[in-house]
Amino acid sequence: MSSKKEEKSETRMRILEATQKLLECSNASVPGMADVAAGAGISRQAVYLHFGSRAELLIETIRFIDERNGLPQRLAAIQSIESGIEKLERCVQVWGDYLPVIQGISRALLMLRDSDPEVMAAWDETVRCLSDVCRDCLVTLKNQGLLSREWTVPRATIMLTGMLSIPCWEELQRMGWSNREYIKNLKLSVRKTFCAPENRK
Amino acid sequence: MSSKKEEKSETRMRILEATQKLLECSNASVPGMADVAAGAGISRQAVYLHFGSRAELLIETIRFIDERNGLPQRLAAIQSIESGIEKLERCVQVWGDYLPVIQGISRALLMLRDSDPEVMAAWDETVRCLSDVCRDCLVTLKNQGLLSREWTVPRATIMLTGMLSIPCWEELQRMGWSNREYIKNLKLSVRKTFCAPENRK
DNA sequence: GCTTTGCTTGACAATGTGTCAAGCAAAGCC
DNA sequence: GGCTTTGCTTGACACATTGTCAAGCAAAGC
Repeated sequence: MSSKKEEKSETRMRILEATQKLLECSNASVPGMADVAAGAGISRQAVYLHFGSRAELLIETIRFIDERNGLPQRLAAIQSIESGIEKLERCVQVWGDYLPVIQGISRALLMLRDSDPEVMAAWDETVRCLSDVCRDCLVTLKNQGLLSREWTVPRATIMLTGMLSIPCWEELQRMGWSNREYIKNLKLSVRKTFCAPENRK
Repeated sequence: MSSKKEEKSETRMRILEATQKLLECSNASVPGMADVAAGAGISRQAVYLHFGSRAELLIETIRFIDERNGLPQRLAAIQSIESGIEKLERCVQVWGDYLPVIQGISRALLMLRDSDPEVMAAWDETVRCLSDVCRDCLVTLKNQGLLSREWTVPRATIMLTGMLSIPCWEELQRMGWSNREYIKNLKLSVRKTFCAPENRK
């Protein structure tokens, strides 16, 4: 559904790489089309020859990043973990390691999602990916009788997805936490929130 | 520091009320100055006679809302609660009830904070207000020996402030939770995360 | 009757997105 | 070699939005 012809045009790649770089550098707002063009060393109009709009460019950029550095591959490693608690913690670890990679593009998409349904849809894909792995972990936990009895799997999935959401992470970063601290403290919070008491060390 | 002369000009009030109403209604982006003027039934330039810029208008709008429906007053009621656990849960309740009031203006300020330091500062005031009450609850909990030993008060304060942050709430809302569900599930998560096991029922 | 105050009207600069048309230059094809 | 196609450039334009400026107007106060 996501691939039409998987164009590999040299220029197209340069645009996507320039966009990614700009999103990493500029700590503030979304880079403009002129900046992207300058970064790729081409004219502003050339960008429009490859991407119809800024929204489309950003959507293709997150696909581009995910292709090179995808979450699914990273998550594959945790599928085989048997212990529910271990799995949950590895999930937080993998997600935490992934966050810096998508920080820039995420902020851009989050800024634009309210004014563009296609951006919203592209973003929801990423959220659903996180949500799915959260559910998987919680199901494993439940099957082992380790999910605290106050939670059902659906409710816990939403709660966990929210706790791990990028906007929440950004707030914690703003308050001074490094990514290392984030991962450590979220592992703790998640374990205490969802694991049954007798199984917490 | 925040009050210069506390102008009560009729027109000024109409502008602030129109802004508030627009922020409530329009579920999407930040309303433009022309919309605000139309909403207040005056010319666009009249808005600039009262507020130098859109950023200033929005900053004054959150002050306006807080004056009428302030968080500090709401929080006053929980200061006297003795039980740390009870206090923590009431804190979540009060904050949860307050969230819908500031949803619109919050989204606007969050959108603009990265491009305007004054908006950032105004927003941080609200965050600090939340952070202070979180710390207060956690200190009470700690003094009663009910804070789980894995947490220090400063770390727990950041974690709790993040869990209760508006961006996090918005994510949970997007995933389908009503405010009622939000409050219920956050009470549970917060209690399990921060309270020592032997004191959880 | 004069002045002050508060708002209106209409114009303008600056910025940024997206569109359009003409041109150009290199690669491929006959 | 001459022709066409492809991909990019150049420069222009429409449009929306913020913020500024200057002139005018109308009612309230003195």
